[in-house]
Amino acid sequence: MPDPTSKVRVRFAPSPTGWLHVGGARTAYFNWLFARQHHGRFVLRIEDTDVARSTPESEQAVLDDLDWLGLDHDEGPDLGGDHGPYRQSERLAIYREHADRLTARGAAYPCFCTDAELEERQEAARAAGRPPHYDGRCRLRTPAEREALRREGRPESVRFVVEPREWMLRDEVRGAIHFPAGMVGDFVLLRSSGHPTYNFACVVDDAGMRISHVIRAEEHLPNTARQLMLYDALQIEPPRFAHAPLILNADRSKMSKRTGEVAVAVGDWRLAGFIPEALLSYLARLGFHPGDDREILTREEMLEAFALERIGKSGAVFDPAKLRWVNAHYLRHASGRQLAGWGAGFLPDAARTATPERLEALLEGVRGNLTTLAELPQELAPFLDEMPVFEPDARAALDSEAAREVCGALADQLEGLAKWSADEVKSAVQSVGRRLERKGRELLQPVRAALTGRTHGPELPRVAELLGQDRCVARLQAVSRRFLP
RNA sequence: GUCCCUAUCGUCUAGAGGCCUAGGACACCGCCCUUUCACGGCGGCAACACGGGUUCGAAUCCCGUUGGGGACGCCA
Repeated sequence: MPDPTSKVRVRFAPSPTGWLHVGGARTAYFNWLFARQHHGRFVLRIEDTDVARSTPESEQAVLDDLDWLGLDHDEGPDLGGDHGPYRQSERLAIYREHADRLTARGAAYPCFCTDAELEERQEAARAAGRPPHYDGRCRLRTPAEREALRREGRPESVRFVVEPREWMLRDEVRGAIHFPAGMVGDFVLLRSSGHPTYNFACVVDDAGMRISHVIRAEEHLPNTARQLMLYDALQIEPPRFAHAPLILNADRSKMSKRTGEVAVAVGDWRLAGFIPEALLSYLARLGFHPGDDREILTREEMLEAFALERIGKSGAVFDPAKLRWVNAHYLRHASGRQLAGWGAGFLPDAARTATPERLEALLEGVRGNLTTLAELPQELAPFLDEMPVFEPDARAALDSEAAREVCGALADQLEGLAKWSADEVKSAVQSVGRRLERKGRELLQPVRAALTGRTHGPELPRVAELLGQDRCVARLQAVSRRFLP
Protein backbone atom coordinates (compact mmCIF):
# COMPACT_ATOMS: atom_id res chain seq x y z
CA MET A 1 0.00 0.00 0.00
CA PRO A 2 1.38 3.39 -0.93
CA ASP A 3 1.94 5.56 2.08
CA PRO A 4 0.90 9.17 1.34
CA THR A 5 3.69 10.48 3.56
CA SER A 6 6.43 8.60 1.70
CA LYS A 7 8.60 10.83 -0.41
CA VAL A 8 9.66 8.02 -2.68
CA ARG A 9 8.30 8.34 -6.19
CA VAL A 10 9.87 6.34 -8.97
CA ARG A 11 8.89 5.75 -12.55
CA PHE A 12 9.25 3.36 -15.42
CA ALA A 13 9.21 5.24 -18.70
CA PRO A 14 9.13 2.98 -21.75
CA SER A 15 8.81 4.25 -25.28
CA PRO A 16 6.02 2.37 -27.03
CA THR A 17 8.01 1.41 -30.10
CA GLY A 18 8.03 -2.35 -29.81
CA TRP A 19 7.72 -4.80 -27.00
CA LEU A 20 8.95 -4.76 -23.46
CA HIS A 21 12.34 -6.35 -23.46
CA VAL A 22 14.15 -8.09 -20.68
CA GLY A 23 16.30 -5.08 -19.83
CA GLY A 24 13.20 -2.94 -19.49
CA ALA A 25 11.58 -5.62 -17.37
CA ARG A 26 14.50 -5.58 -14.97
CA THR A 27 14.45 -1.80 -14.78
CA ALA A 28 10.72 -1.88 -14.11
CA TYR A 29 11.24 -4.54 -11.44
CA PHE A 30 13.95 -2.56 -9.65
CA ASN A 31 11.74 0.52 -9.66
CA TRP A 32 8.74 -1.45 -8.50
CA LEU A 33 10.74 -3.02 -5.66
CA PHE A 34 12.09 0.33 -4.58
CA ALA A 35 8.65 1.91 -4.59
CA ARG A 36 7.03 -0.94 -2.70
CA GLN A 37 9.70 -1.31 -0.09
CA HIS A 38 9.56 2.40 0.71
CA HIS A 39 5.80 2.50 0.49
CA GLY A 40 6.15 5.08 -2.24
CA ARG A 41 4.51 5.42 -5.63
CA PHE A 42 5.41 3.65 -8.86
CA VAL A 43 4.57 5.80 -11.86
CA LEU A 44 4.24 4.58 -15.43
CA ARG A 45 5.01 7.19 -18.04
CA ILE A 46 4.77 6.61 -21.77
CA GLU A 47 7.55 8.32 -23.72
CA ASP A 48 5.91 8.58 -27.11
CA THR A 49 7.65 11.66 -28.44
CA ASP A 50 9.01 9.75 -31.41
CA VAL A 51 5.82 10.05 -33.41
CA ALA A 52 7.03 7.95 -36.29
CA ARG A 53 7.78 4.88 -34.21
CA SER A 54 5.27 5.02 -31.35
CA THR A 55 2.05 3.05 -31.64
CA PRO A 56 -0.95 2.46 -29.37
CA GLU A 57 -0.56 -1.29 -29.98
CA SER A 58 2.92 -1.15 -28.63
CA GLU A 59 1.80 0.79 -25.57
CA GLN A 60 -0.80 -1.87 -24.92
CA ALA A 61 1.77 -4.62 -25.39
CA VAL A 62 4.05 -3.03 -22.81
CA LEU A 63 1.13 -2.66 -20.41
CA ASP A 64 0.20 -6.31 -20.95
CA ASP A 65 3.74 -7.50 -20.31
CA LEU A 66 4.01 -5.49 -17.10
CA ASP A 67 0.69 -6.90 -16.05
CA TRP A 68 1.87 -10.43 -16.81
CA LEU A 69 4.97 -9.81 -14.72
CA GLY A 70 2.78 -8.54 -11.90
CA LEU A 71 4.47 -5.16 -11.73
CA ASP A 72 1.53 -2.94 -10.95
CA HIS A 73 1.82 0.83 -11.02
CA ASP A 74 0.04 3.49 -9.00
CA GLU A 75 -0.20 6.24 -11.59
CA GLY A 76 -0.18 6.01 -15.35
CA PRO A 77 -2.05 6.68 -18.58
CA ASP A 78 -4.54 3.92 -17.77
CA LEU A 79 -5.04 4.87 -14.11
CA GLY A 80 -4.59 8.61 -14.05
CA GLY A 81 -3.09 10.35 -11.02
CA ASP A 82 -2.30 13.77 -9.62
CA HIS A 83 0.65 14.46 -11.89
CA GLY A 84 -0.67 13.58 -15.31
CA PRO A 85 -1.10 13.36 -18.14
CA TYR A 86 1.22 10.36 -18.27
CA ARG A 87 1.70 10.23 -22.00
CA GLN A 88 4.30 12.66 -23.26
CA SER A 89 2.35 13.29 -26.44
CA GLU A 90 -0.33 14.82 -24.20
CA ARG A 91 2.10 17.15 -22.43
CA LEU A 92 3.26 19.18 -25.41
CA ALA A 93 2.01 22.47 -23.97
CA ILE A 94 4.01 21.88 -20.79
CA TYR A 95 7.24 21.39 -22.70
CA ARG A 96 6.54 24.43 -24.84
CA GLU A 97 5.99 26.54 -21.75
CA HIS A 98 9.29 25.46 -20.20
CA ALA A 99 11.12 25.98 -23.48
CA ASP A 100 9.69 29.48 -23.76
CA ARG A 101 10.78 30.28 -20.24
CA LEU A 102 14.30 29.14 -20.99
CA THR A 103 14.37 31.06 -24.23
CA ALA A 104 13.14 34.22 -22.53
CA ARG A 105 16.01 33.93 -20.05
CA GLY A 106 18.57 33.37 -22.78
CA ALA A 107 19.17 29.79 -21.68
CA ALA A 108 17.80 28.53 -24.98
CA TYR A 109 17.43 29.87 -28.50
CA PRO A 110 15.68 29.16 -31.78
CA CYS A 111 17.72 27.20 -34.31
CA PHE A 112 17.02 27.25 -38.02
CA CYS A 113 19.54 24.70 -39.23
CA THR A 114 18.13 21.94 -41.42
CA ASP A 115 18.73 18.22 -41.05
CA ALA A 116 20.85 18.17 -44.17
CA GLU A 117 23.04 21.03 -42.98
CA LEU A 118 23.46 19.46 -39.56
CA GLU A 119 24.39 16.13 -41.01
CA GLU A 120 26.89 17.63 -43.39
CA ARG A 121 28.64 19.60 -40.64
CA GLN A 122 28.61 16.65 -38.33
CA GLU A 123 30.34 14.49 -40.88
CA ALA A 124 32.87 17.18 -41.61
CA ALA A 125 33.65 17.51 -37.90
CA ARG A 126 34.10 13.79 -37.55
CA ALA A 127 36.35 13.66 -40.58
CA ALA A 128 38.45 16.49 -39.17
CA GLY A 129 38.71 14.66 -35.87
CA ARG A 130 36.64 17.21 -33.99
CA PRO A 131 33.76 16.22 -31.70
CA PRO A 132 30.58 16.08 -33.80
CA HIS A 133 28.79 18.67 -31.70
CA TYR A 134 26.51 21.40 -32.91
CA ASP A 135 28.66 24.39 -33.75
CA GLY A 136 26.32 26.88 -32.11
CA ARG A 137 25.89 29.05 -35.15
CA CYS A 138 22.25 29.97 -34.41
CA ARG A 139 23.06 30.98 -30.85
CA LEU A 140 24.31 34.46 -31.71
CA ARG A 141 21.75 35.41 -34.31
CA THR A 142 20.12 38.81 -33.97
CA PRO A 143 16.36 39.16 -33.67
CA ALA A 144 16.28 40.53 -37.22
CA GLU A 145 18.17 37.51 -38.59
CA ARG A 146 15.78 35.20 -36.79
CA GLU A 147 12.77 36.95 -38.27
CA ALA A 148 14.26 36.68 -41.74
CA LEU A 149 15.00 32.98 -41.34
CA ARG A 150 11.52 32.43 -40.02
CA ARG A 151 10.02 34.18 -43.04
CA GLU A 152 12.05 31.92 -45.29
CA GLY A 153 9.95 29.14 -43.84
CA ARG A 154 12.91 27.24 -42.41
CA PRO A 155 12.26 24.65 -39.72
CA GLU A 156 12.57 26.12 -36.24
CA SER A 157 13.72 24.11 -33.26
CA VAL A 158 14.79 25.20 -29.79
CA ARG A 159 18.32 24.55 -28.58
CA PHE A 160 19.74 24.70 -25.10
CA VAL A 161 22.73 26.89 -24.30
CA VAL A 162 25.36 24.59 -22.85
CA GLU A 163 27.59 26.47 -20.43
CA PRO A 164 31.31 25.76 -20.53
CA ARG A 165 31.54 24.19 -17.10
CA GLU A 166 31.94 20.72 -15.65
CA TRP A 167 29.25 18.75 -13.88
CA MET A 168 29.30 16.17 -11.15
CA LEU A 169 26.82 13.42 -10.52
CA ARG A 170 26.58 11.43 -7.32
CA ASP A 171 25.24 8.16 -8.58
CA GLU A 172 23.73 5.86 -5.99
CA VAL A 173 25.48 2.84 -7.45
CA ARG A 174 28.63 4.31 -8.98
CA GLY A 175 29.54 7.17 -6.69
CA ALA A 176 30.90 10.46 -7.99
CA ILE A 177 31.06 10.88 -11.76
CA HIS A 178 32.63 13.95 -13.32
CA PHE A 179 31.59 15.28 -16.69
CA PRO A 180 34.16 17.68 -18.07
CA ALA A 181 33.24 20.93 -19.79
CA GLY A 182 32.86 20.74 -23.54
CA MET A 183 31.47 17.24 -23.43
CA VAL A 184 28.35 18.15 -25.38
CA GLY A 185 27.27 20.86 -27.74
CA ASP A 186 24.06 22.90 -27.62
CA PHE A 187 21.39 20.23 -27.85
CA VAL A 188 17.81 20.38 -29.07
CA LEU A 189 15.01 20.80 -26.56
CA LEU A 190 12.08 21.12 -28.90
CA ARG A 191 12.09 19.64 -32.37
CA SER A 192 10.76 21.66 -35.26
CA SER A 193 7.67 19.47 -35.04
CA GLY A 194 6.98 20.86 -31.59
CA HIS A 195 7.79 17.56 -29.89
CA PRO A 196 10.35 17.55 -27.11
CA THR A 197 13.52 15.49 -27.26
CA TYR A 198 14.18 12.76 -24.75
CA ASN A 199 16.39 14.65 -22.31
CA PHE A 200 14.11 17.67 -22.14
CA ALA A 201 10.88 15.75 -21.75
CA CYS A 202 12.52 13.48 -19.22
CA VAL A 203 13.61 16.35 -16.99
CA VAL A 204 10.38 18.32 -17.30
CA ASP A 205 8.36 15.22 -16.48
CA ASP A 206 10.54 13.83 -13.72
CA ALA A 207 10.36 17.25 -12.10
CA GLY A 208 6.66 17.70 -12.77
CA MET A 209 5.83 14.24 -11.55
CA ARG A 210 7.93 14.78 -8.42
CA ILE A 211 10.13 11.79 -9.11
CA SER A 212 12.54 11.26 -6.21
CA HIS A 213 14.76 8.52 -7.63
CA VAL A 214 15.59 7.75 -11.22
CA ILE A 215 16.55 4.10 -11.50
CA ARG A 216 17.49 3.18 -15.06
CA ALA A 217 20.14 1.46 -17.15
CA GLU A 218 23.71 2.59 -17.63
CA GLU A 219 23.20 3.65 -21.23
CA HIS A 220 21.63 6.82 -19.85
CA LEU A 221 24.68 7.83 -17.87
CA PRO A 222 25.97 10.34 -20.45
CA ASN A 223 22.44 11.74 -20.77
CA THR A 224 22.51 12.54 -17.11
CA ALA A 225 25.04 15.30 -17.74
CA ARG A 226 22.55 17.04 -20.04
CA GLN A 227 19.76 16.47 -17.59
CA LEU A 228 21.79 17.98 -14.76
CA MET A 229 22.28 21.08 -16.90
CA LEU A 230 18.55 21.29 -17.48
CA TYR A 231 17.68 20.93 -13.81
CA ASP A 232 20.11 23.71 -13.10
CA ALA A 233 18.69 25.98 -15.79
CA LEU A 234 15.15 25.24 -14.67
CA GLN A 235 16.21 25.87 -11.06
CA ILE A 236 14.86 22.55 -9.92
CA GLU A 237 16.52 20.22 -7.44
CA PRO A 238 17.45 17.07 -9.41
CA PRO A 239 16.28 13.65 -8.21
CA ARG A 240 18.72 10.98 -7.06
CA PHE A 241 20.09 8.76 -9.82
CA ALA A 242 20.95 5.07 -9.82
CA HIS A 243 22.32 3.50 -12.99
CA ALA A 244 22.17 -0.27 -13.23
CA PRO A 245 24.61 -2.16 -15.46
CA LEU A 246 23.59 -3.19 -18.95
CA ILE A 247 22.31 -6.62 -19.86
CA LEU A 248 24.58 -8.06 -22.53
CA ASN A 249 24.58 -10.55 -25.39
CA ALA A 250 26.98 -13.49 -25.23
CA ASP A 251 29.49 -11.38 -27.19
CA ARG A 252 29.19 -8.68 -24.49
CA SER A 253 27.50 -6.14 -26.72
CA LYS A 254 24.36 -4.44 -25.43
CA MET A 255 21.45 -6.83 -25.60
CA SER A 256 19.08 -5.37 -28.12
CA LYS A 257 16.43 -6.33 -30.59
CA ARG A 258 18.68 -6.88 -33.53
CA THR A 259 21.51 -9.04 -32.21
CA GLY A 260 19.29 -11.85 -31.32
CA GLU A 261 20.27 -15.42 -31.08
CA VAL A 262 18.54 -15.10 -27.70
CA ALA A 263 14.99 -13.80 -27.31
CA VAL A 264 14.91 -10.31 -25.85
CA ALA A 265 11.18 -9.69 -25.71
CA VAL A 266 9.42 -10.57 -22.49
CA GLY A 267 6.54 -11.84 -24.60
CA ASP A 268 8.79 -14.32 -26.35
CA TRP A 269 9.82 -15.85 -23.05
CA ARG A 270 6.20 -16.03 -22.01
CA LEU A 271 5.34 -17.83 -25.25
CA ALA A 272 8.28 -20.16 -24.72
CA GLY A 273 6.70 -21.36 -21.48
CA PHE A 274 8.51 -19.32 -18.87
CA ILE A 275 6.66 -18.05 -15.84
CA PRO A 276 6.86 -14.46 -14.59
CA GLU A 277 8.26 -15.45 -11.19
CA ALA A 278 11.17 -17.22 -12.82
CA LEU A 279 11.92 -14.46 -15.29
CA LEU A 280 11.84 -11.81 -12.57
CA SER A 281 13.96 -13.87 -10.22
CA TYR A 282 16.55 -14.49 -12.89
CA LEU A 283 16.58 -10.88 -14.08
CA ALA A 284 16.95 -9.59 -10.54
CA ARG A 285 20.20 -11.48 -10.14
CA LEU A 286 21.62 -9.88 -13.26
CA GLY A 287 23.54 -7.01 -11.76
CA PHE A 288 22.15 -7.42 -8.28
CA HIS A 289 23.30 -9.56 -5.36
CA PRO A 290 21.31 -10.17 -2.19
CA GLY A 291 24.36 -10.41 0.05
CA ASP A 292 23.99 -14.11 0.76
CA ASP A 293 24.01 -17.35 -1.21
CA ARG A 294 20.43 -17.33 -2.44
CA GLU A 295 20.14 -17.84 -6.18
CA ILE A 296 16.38 -17.66 -6.46
CA LEU A 297 14.47 -14.95 -4.69
CA THR A 298 10.75 -14.53 -4.67
CA ARG A 299 9.19 -11.11 -4.93
CA GLU A 300 8.73 -11.06 -1.16
CA GLU A 301 12.37 -11.99 -0.58
CA MET A 302 13.47 -9.32 -3.04
CA LEU A 303 11.38 -6.77 -1.17
CA GLU A 304 13.55 -7.58 1.85
CA ALA A 305 16.87 -7.81 0.06
CA PHE A 306 16.74 -5.09 -2.56
CA ALA A 307 18.95 -2.05 -2.08
CA LEU A 308 20.45 0.41 -4.53
CA GLU A 309 23.91 -0.18 -3.01
CA ARG A 310 23.69 -3.86 -3.87
CA ILE A 311 23.40 -3.17 -7.57
CA GLY A 312 26.59 -4.03 -9.43
CA LYS A 313 28.59 -1.91 -11.83
CA SER A 314 29.67 -4.12 -14.71
CA GLY A 315 27.56 -5.47 -17.53
CA ALA A 316 25.93 -8.87 -17.17
CA VAL A 317 25.58 -11.47 -19.93
CA PHE A 318 22.09 -12.92 -20.24
CA ASP A 319 22.37 -16.69 -19.81
CA PRO A 320 19.33 -18.64 -21.06
CA ALA A 321 20.65 -21.84 -19.47
CA LYS A 322 20.41 -20.37 -16.00
CA LEU A 323 16.98 -18.91 -16.70
CA ARG A 324 15.88 -22.40 -17.71
CA TRP A 325 17.19 -23.75 -14.44
CA VAL A 326 15.29 -21.12 -12.45
CA ASN A 327 12.11 -21.80 -14.42
CA ALA A 328 12.42 -25.55 -13.90
CA HIS A 329 12.92 -24.96 -10.20
CA TYR A 330 9.65 -23.03 -9.94
CA LEU A 331 7.79 -25.61 -11.98
CA ARG A 332 9.05 -28.54 -9.87
CA HIS A 333 7.95 -26.88 -6.67
CA ALA A 334 4.58 -25.69 -7.88
CA SER A 335 1.26 -27.21 -6.87
CA GLY A 336 -1.06 -28.74 -9.44
CA ARG A 337 -3.34 -25.78 -9.04
CA GLN A 338 -0.57 -23.26 -9.70
CA LEU A 339 0.57 -25.24 -12.70
CA ALA A 340 -2.95 -25.37 -14.06
CA GLY A 341 -3.07 -21.58 -13.85
CA TRP A 342 0.32 -20.92 -15.39
CA GLY A 343 -0.01 -23.62 -17.98
CA ALA A 344 -3.56 -22.85 -19.12
CA GLY A 345 -2.40 -21.54 -22.47
CA PHE A 346 -0.21 -24.55 -23.13
CA LEU A 347 -2.58 -27.39 -22.34
CA PRO A 348 -3.74 -29.72 -25.10
CA ASP A 349 -7.51 -30.03 -25.54
CA ALA A 350 -7.65 -33.44 -23.89
CA ALA A 351 -6.19 -31.90 -20.73
CA ARG A 352 -8.51 -28.91 -20.83
CA THR A 353 -11.55 -31.10 -20.75
CA ALA A 354 -10.33 -33.17 -17.81
CA THR A 355 -11.75 -32.54 -14.36
CA PRO A 356 -9.70 -30.14 -12.22
CA GLU A 357 -8.73 -32.99 -9.89
CA ARG A 358 -7.54 -35.18 -12.73
CA LEU A 359 -5.67 -32.29 -14.36
CA GLU A 360 -3.93 -31.34 -11.13
CA ALA A 361 -2.91 -34.93 -10.51
CA LEU A 362 -1.46 -35.15 -14.01
CA LEU A 363 0.40 -31.89 -13.62
CA GLU A 364 1.88 -32.91 -10.30
CA GLY A 365 2.91 -36.14 -11.97
CA VAL A 366 4.87 -34.50 -14.75
CA ARG A 367 6.13 -31.34 -13.05
CA GLY A 368 9.45 -32.97 -12.17
CA ASN A 369 10.25 -33.37 -15.85
CA LEU A 370 9.38 -29.87 -16.95
CA THR A 371 11.75 -27.07 -17.80
CA THR A 372 9.15 -24.92 -19.52
CA LEU A 373 5.38 -24.95 -19.81
CA ALA A 374 5.77 -25.46 -23.55
CA GLU A 375 6.79 -29.05 -22.77
CA LEU A 376 3.41 -29.71 -21.21
CA PRO A 377 1.77 -31.25 -24.31
CA GLN A 378 4.56 -33.76 -24.87
CA GLU A 379 4.86 -34.64 -21.19
CA LEU A 380 1.12 -35.04 -20.80
CA ALA A 381 0.52 -36.91 -24.05
CA PRO A 382 1.26 -40.42 -22.74
CA PHE A 383 -1.49 -39.98 -20.16
CA LEU A 384 -4.05 -38.42 -22.45
CA ASP A 385 -3.80 -40.41 -25.66
CA GLU A 386 -5.19 -43.88 -26.16
CA MET A 387 -1.82 -45.30 -27.15
CA PRO A 388 1.55 -43.63 -26.63
CA VAL A 389 3.65 -42.34 -29.49
CA PHE A 390 6.91 -44.25 -29.34
CA GLU A 391 10.08 -42.20 -29.47
CA PRO A 392 13.14 -43.74 -31.12
CA ASP A 393 14.99 -44.55 -27.90
CA ALA A 394 11.84 -46.09 -26.46
CA ARG A 395 11.56 -48.29 -29.52
CA ALA A 396 15.16 -49.28 -29.06
CA ALA A 397 14.53 -50.16 -25.41
CA LEU A 398 11.71 -52.47 -26.49
CA ASP A 399 13.54 -54.06 -29.39
CA SER A 400 14.52 -57.30 -27.71
CA GLU A 401 12.96 -60.62 -26.78
CA ALA A 402 13.87 -59.97 -23.16
CA ALA A 403 12.05 -56.63 -23.10
CA ARG A 404 8.91 -58.10 -24.64
CA GLU A 405 9.04 -60.96 -22.16
CA VAL A 406 9.10 -58.54 -19.24
CA CYS A 407 6.14 -56.63 -20.66
CA GLY A 408 4.13 -59.76 -21.31
CA ALA A 409 4.71 -61.12 -17.84
CA LEU A 410 3.87 -57.81 -16.21
CA ALA A 411 0.70 -57.47 -18.30
CA ASP A 412 -0.52 -60.81 -16.98
CA GLN A 413 0.42 -59.89 -13.44
CA LEU A 414 -1.31 -56.50 -13.57
CA GLU A 415 -4.41 -57.86 -15.24
CA GLY A 416 -5.02 -60.08 -12.24
CA LEU A 417 -4.66 -57.29 -9.71
CA ALA A 418 -7.78 -56.80 -7.64
CA LYS A 419 -6.64 -53.48 -6.24
CA TRP A 420 -5.00 -50.73 -8.30
CA SER A 421 -2.50 -48.58 -6.46
CA ALA A 422 1.07 -47.44 -6.81
CA ASP A 423 2.16 -49.91 -4.15
CA GLU A 424 0.39 -52.85 -5.79
CA VAL A 425 2.01 -52.05 -9.10
CA LYS A 426 5.37 -51.72 -7.45
CA SER A 427 5.24 -55.18 -5.92
CA ALA A 428 3.92 -56.65 -9.15
CA VAL A 429 6.95 -55.27 -10.96
CA GLN A 430 9.17 -56.64 -8.22
CA SER A 431 7.75 -60.11 -8.51
CA VAL A 432 8.09 -60.13 -12.29
CA GLY A 433 11.68 -59.04 -11.87
CA ARG A 434 12.40 -61.84 -9.45
CA ARG A 435 10.74 -64.45 -11.63
CA LEU A 436 12.55 -63.44 -14.83
CA GLU A 437 15.74 -62.58 -12.97
CA ARG A 438 15.89 -59.06 -14.25
CA LYS A 439 16.41 -55.87 -12.37
CA GLY A 440 17.25 -52.20 -12.66
CA ARG A 441 17.48 -50.78 -16.11
CA GLU A 442 16.74 -54.14 -17.78
CA LEU A 443 13.49 -54.38 -15.91
CA LEU A 444 12.26 -50.80 -15.55
CA GLN A 445 13.28 -49.25 -18.82
CA PRO A 446 11.16 -51.55 -21.04
CA VAL A 447 8.19 -51.09 -18.75
CA ARG A 448 8.52 -47.32 -18.88
CA ALA A 449 8.93 -47.41 -22.65
CA ALA A 450 5.91 -49.64 -23.12
CA LEU A 451 3.74 -47.55 -20.84
CA THR A 452 4.71 -44.09 -22.05
CA GLY A 453 6.59 -44.50 -25.32
CA ARG A 454 9.48 -42.62 -23.76
CA THR A 455 12.57 -43.36 -21.71
CA HIS A 456 12.04 -40.69 -19.13
CA GLY A 457 9.18 -39.36 -17.06
CA PRO A 458 7.68 -39.60 -13.58
CA GLU A 459 8.41 -42.55 -11.26
CA LEU A 460 6.91 -45.74 -12.61
CA PRO A 461 4.34 -46.43 -9.88
CA ARG A 462 3.03 -42.94 -10.36
CA VAL A 463 2.85 -43.44 -14.12
CA ALA A 464 0.80 -46.58 -13.56
CA GLU A 465 -1.47 -44.83 -11.11
CA LEU A 466 -2.16 -41.98 -13.52
CA LEU A 467 -2.68 -44.34 -16.43
CA GLY A 468 -5.05 -46.77 -14.74
CA GLN A 469 -5.19 -50.54 -14.90
CA ASP A 470 -6.83 -51.03 -18.29
CA ARG A 471 -4.47 -48.84 -20.22
CA CYS A 472 -1.41 -50.23 -18.50
CA VAL A 473 -2.40 -53.77 -19.35
CA ALA A 474 -3.32 -52.90 -22.91
CA ARG A 475 -0.05 -51.11 -23.54
CA LEU A 476 2.09 -53.88 -22.08
CA GLN A 477 0.20 -56.48 -24.07
CA ALA A 478 0.61 -54.50 -27.25
CA VAL A 479 4.35 -54.43 -26.76
CA SER A 480 4.61 -58.12 -25.86
CA ARG A 481 2.83 -58.89 -29.11
CA ARG A 482 5.27 -56.72 -31.03
CA PHE A 483 2.52 -54.31 -31.83
CA LEU A 484 3.95 -50.85 -31.79
CA PRO A 485 1.81 -48.24 -33.53
C1' G B 1 38.09 10.36 -32.89
C1' U B 2 36.20 12.57 -28.04
C1' C B 3 33.85 11.77 -23.32
C1' C B 4 31.96 8.46 -19.66
C1' C B 5 31.54 3.64 -17.35
C1' U B 6 33.72 -1.05 -16.41
C1' A B 7 37.38 -5.32 -15.53
C1' U B 8 37.34 -12.19 -10.14
C1' C B 9 36.04 -19.29 -13.03
C1' G B 10 32.87 -20.21 -19.98
C1' U B 11 28.41 -17.38 -17.56
C1' C B 12 25.93 -14.83 -13.06
C1' U B 13 28.50 -13.35 -8.85
C1' A B 14 30.79 -13.11 -3.21
C1' G B 15 34.85 -10.24 -1.81
C1' A B 16 35.12 -2.76 1.36
C1' G B 17 44.05 -4.32 3.18
C1' G B 18 45.47 -9.68 6.71
C1' C B 19 39.51 -14.20 7.67
C1' C B 20 41.56 -15.99 0.25
C1' U B 21 45.07 -22.34 -0.30
C1' A B 22 39.67 -16.71 -3.60
C1' G B 23 33.43 -18.71 -1.62
C1' G B 24 28.41 -19.79 -3.97
C1' A B 25 25.29 -20.73 -8.42
C1' C B 26 24.40 -22.18 -13.77
C1' A B 27 26.73 -25.18 -17.47
C1' C B 28 30.06 -29.49 -17.94
C1' C B 29 32.23 -34.20 -15.82
C1' G B 30 32.27 -38.19 -11.99
C1' C B 31 30.15 -40.83 -7.80
C1' C B 32 25.93 -41.89 -4.58
C1' C B 33 20.54 -42.32 -3.90
C1' U B 34 16.25 -44.33 -6.51
C1' U B 35 15.84 -52.08 -8.91
C1' U B 36 15.24 -47.16 -14.80
C1' C B 37 15.51 -41.61 -16.79
C1' A B 38 14.88 -37.20 -14.18
C1' C B 39 14.91 -34.83 -9.20
C1' G B 40 18.14 -34.76 -5.02
C1' G B 41 22.99 -35.44 -2.34
C1' C B 42 28.37 -35.50 -2.62
C1' G B 43 32.74 -34.39 -5.33
C1' G B 44 35.68 -32.51 -9.64
C1' C B 45 37.09 -28.94 -13.55
C1' A B 46 37.60 -23.75 -13.69
C1' A B 47 39.05 -16.98 -12.29
C1' C B 48 41.60 -12.09 -9.32
C1' A B 49 43.56 -8.86 -17.53
C1' C B 50 48.73 -6.76 -17.49
C1' G B 51 52.60 -3.37 -15.52
C1' G B 52 54.10 -0.10 -11.93
C1' G B 53 53.52 1.96 -7.15
C1' U B 54 51.54 2.59 -1.64
C1' U B 55 51.90 -0.92 2.57
C1' C B 56 54.97 -5.35 7.14
C1' G B 57 50.93 -7.27 3.95
C1' A B 58 46.74 -6.00 -2.01
C1' A B 59 41.70 -9.51 -5.67
C1' U B 60 40.76 -5.28 -2.47
C1' C B 61 43.94 1.54 -2.44
C1' C B 62 46.60 4.87 -6.39
C1' C B 63 48.67 5.52 -11.46
C1' G B 64 49.29 3.65 -16.30
C1' U B 65 48.46 0.01 -20.25
C1' U B 66 45.25 -3.28 -22.53
C1' G B 67 40.47 -5.34 -23.20
C1' G B 68 35.08 -4.70 -23.13
C1' G B 69 30.90 -1.58 -23.25
C1' G B 70 28.04 2.82 -23.58
C1' A B 71 27.32 7.73 -25.32
C1' C B 72 28.41 11.65 -28.63
C1' G B 73 20.98 12.56 -33.05
C1' C B 74 15.34 17.30 -34.43
C1' C B 75 16.09 8.06 -31.25
C1' A B 76 14.83 6.77 -26.37
